Amino acid sequence: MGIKERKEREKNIRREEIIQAAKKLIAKLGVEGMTMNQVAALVELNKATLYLYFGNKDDLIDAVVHEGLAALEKRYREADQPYPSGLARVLALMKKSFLFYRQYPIYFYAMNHQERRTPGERLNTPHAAKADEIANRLFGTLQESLRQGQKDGSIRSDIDVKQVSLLTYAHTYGVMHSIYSKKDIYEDVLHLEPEAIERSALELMAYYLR
Amino acid sequence: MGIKERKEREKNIRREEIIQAAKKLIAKLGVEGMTMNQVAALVELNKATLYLYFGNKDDLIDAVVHEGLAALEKRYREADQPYPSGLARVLALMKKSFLFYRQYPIYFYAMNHQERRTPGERLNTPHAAKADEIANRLFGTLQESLRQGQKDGSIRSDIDVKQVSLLTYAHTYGVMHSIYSKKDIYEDVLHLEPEAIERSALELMAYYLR
Amino acid sequence: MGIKERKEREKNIRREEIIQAAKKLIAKLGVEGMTMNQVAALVELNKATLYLYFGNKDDLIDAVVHEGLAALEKRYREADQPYPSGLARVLALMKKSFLFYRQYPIYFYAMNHQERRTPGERLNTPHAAKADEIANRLFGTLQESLRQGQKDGSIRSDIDVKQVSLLTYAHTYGVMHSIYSKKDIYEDVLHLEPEAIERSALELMAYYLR
Amino acid sequence: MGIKERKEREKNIRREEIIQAAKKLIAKLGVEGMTMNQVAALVELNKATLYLYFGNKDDLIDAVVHEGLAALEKRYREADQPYPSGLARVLALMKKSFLFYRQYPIYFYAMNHQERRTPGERLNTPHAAKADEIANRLFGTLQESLRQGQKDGSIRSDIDVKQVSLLTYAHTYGVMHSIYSKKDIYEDVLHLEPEAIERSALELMAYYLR
DNA sequence: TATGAATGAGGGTTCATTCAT
DNA sequence: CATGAATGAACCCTCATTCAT
Repeated sequence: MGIKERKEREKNIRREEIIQAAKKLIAKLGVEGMTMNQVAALVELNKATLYLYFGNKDDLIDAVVHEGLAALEKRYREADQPYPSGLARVLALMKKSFLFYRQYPIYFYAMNHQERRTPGERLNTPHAAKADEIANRLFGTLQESLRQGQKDGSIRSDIDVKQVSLLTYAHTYGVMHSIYSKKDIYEDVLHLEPEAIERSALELMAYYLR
Repeated sequence: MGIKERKEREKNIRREEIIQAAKKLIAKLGVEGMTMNQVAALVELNKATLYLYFGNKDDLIDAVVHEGLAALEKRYREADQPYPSGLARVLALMKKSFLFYRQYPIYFYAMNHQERRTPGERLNTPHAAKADEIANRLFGTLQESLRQGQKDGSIRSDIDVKQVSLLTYAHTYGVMHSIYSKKDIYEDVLHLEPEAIERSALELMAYYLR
Repeated sequence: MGIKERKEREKNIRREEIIQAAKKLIAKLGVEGMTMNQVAALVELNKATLYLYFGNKDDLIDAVVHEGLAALEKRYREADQPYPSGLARVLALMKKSFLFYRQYPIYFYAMNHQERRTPGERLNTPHAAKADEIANRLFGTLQESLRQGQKDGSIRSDIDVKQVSLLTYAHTYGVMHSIYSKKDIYEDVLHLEPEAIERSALELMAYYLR
Repeated sequence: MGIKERKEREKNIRREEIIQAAKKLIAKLGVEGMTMNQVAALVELNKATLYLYFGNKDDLIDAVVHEGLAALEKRYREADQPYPSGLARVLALMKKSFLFYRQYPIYFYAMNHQERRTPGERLNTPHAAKADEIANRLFGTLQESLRQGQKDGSIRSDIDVKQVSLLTYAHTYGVMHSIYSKKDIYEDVLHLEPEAIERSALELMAYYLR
């Protein structure tokens, strides 16, 4: 019986190798700059073989996004219990996002790309749904934290959770985008480190939510 | 003697037509999805003719961005004097941006793309510099408004203008990105209109700055 | 197990077919006149397929040159031992060149083109180095023959081998160029056959070297 | 009446300017590398204007060749009388060719290109015929010199003037080609200056003709 | 005479994708 | 499961040339 499992395991390893290669290339060349040719060369597999693991290029990208979101979710879950307040939890989620995407900017690029696709394009690819699922779960966590904060008094109760969750996400996203697309300007011209911006962003949100 | 001027005017019209076509295509297919072939077909000009007006594809895109920023700046300038306070002016700038990009989302896509290019890539295209100039001017206006607010007491004085200007921009950008990339989700699933999000975003900022 | 070898053989055949097509087109249109489009059409392959066999147009041309030089070298080697003297060997080399390039003028065109490229341009293409190698070997054979002639007394010893080898090459080249570029004039106007010119060219060289 | 002549004169000046520009570009980029666009830019004329002076690109190139040959002929004629012998005159012609093309390599490139065209291509262009005329005249001078040498005893009488004139030309051409296409190798690798090769080439010819 | 504007045709190259094996 | 070979479609861009003015 173990033979089947080993095969399965090996297949997953290959899958993972391909995703890793794609990640490397996206990091270097951007999502549209990455080509299936390069991925194949990097994993030392034939181009056609990639299509045994991923239906097409978009599917592979979705897989990368999926993996990224899964990793981010894992970070969210790590030590998620002992927050002193709902507000602290919201801020922690933001901070974890900053840290994560600062550490693995590829995921940001990939997600970014994926989000730009029209809904019609995304439905067909197998991985997109899973990725969406995680994204929704993360969003749920954020909303839950907001509600928790309102309950424990750390977040003011006159705001609409749904709307503010979107705002929080948008704010976080915007800051990350700025940091990645204008990193050089920030550091060389304005003499501001990413961390400083992130800190301000957290402050801003705290100020508003309190 | 108006013959020369008429020619000039006609040339500008053609130029504008090409930019309009590019905008339409960017709106439909994204910046990287747009091709010179399609642009040529849409304006009913030969492909080679496009290159009489724009050095290359990137130059055309930069022209789109430039036009967009110029239009945005015009909006900024319109009735820019009579703001009751610095804070009101900052919020007005944000609001104008929202309105503008909601009305012409293409500009947002185009700008988005342009920002992702490495500085080295951008210097060579004729329009990029001009676009940057406007962008810097807009940023300057924002910072000036913040300082003005600190002077007139409408904005708290314990914040760093430079950092907060970046935050304001990032926040605004993030909200716009959310609105454009998730418009359908917002409206169909969450039953939230873009305007509502925008209003919240302004509120958030006001809350923080005050 | 011959399956792999057969594949290999077939691939080489395709490669050769492409080179043949390129040769035909170079013969008709010159090196710069040949296009990848035409080559593809002639071998009835997709244009993209050509790029599986040759990195780019120059690489294909280099392959043609390489093949030509390899064939010429083979001719040189055939029955290269039993020359009665160094002089006879030098003349034989010239004669073989004449015969070869008369039979396959394409190679002459191709080589001609290749020589005009700047050294920098040539280093990058995979086949250029190999072609150079052969060319150097051929030149070496010529110089060796000259030295041999000086030893055995068939060639006068007061000439500089290096310089004369260049002269011999230049002379041979010039005659071939004349023959190819002015073939019609030679035959129709002057009533001279290529062979007659070649014979005179050999005579001239013999006269000088002796 | 002078008005017409002035126009004529001005027209010739323009013509000449265009040819000069073409020469510069051919020198830098080769014949096929030169474009009408570049020529127009260099003479600061509209592209279309070029076609008022030259029927097409090949015609312009022919004009360059024509001018080159005319200049070469002028050199031939300068001090053409006082040669001590027919042989000396032949060698002088060769030497003048070397000097001329070494000084103005463009003409060599241009001529080279022109010679490669098929006869059919050349007949249609207005300047080709004139260039051919000069070329024939130069060839006639060479043959005349050879005959003169046979008469005055400086050149042996057992050679065929027609054939040897071709050989002389071919030899000269070959040496020049070598010098231009392999200049770097000659100087850097073999430590041979062009002049040395030229001298040897003259020697060779003298040896043979005597 | 001179020009600005336009164009058809084609250049080389690359891509994601799909077969037969 | 994996591959080598192939392909259609498209990419951006450039050229010599020709009009109407």
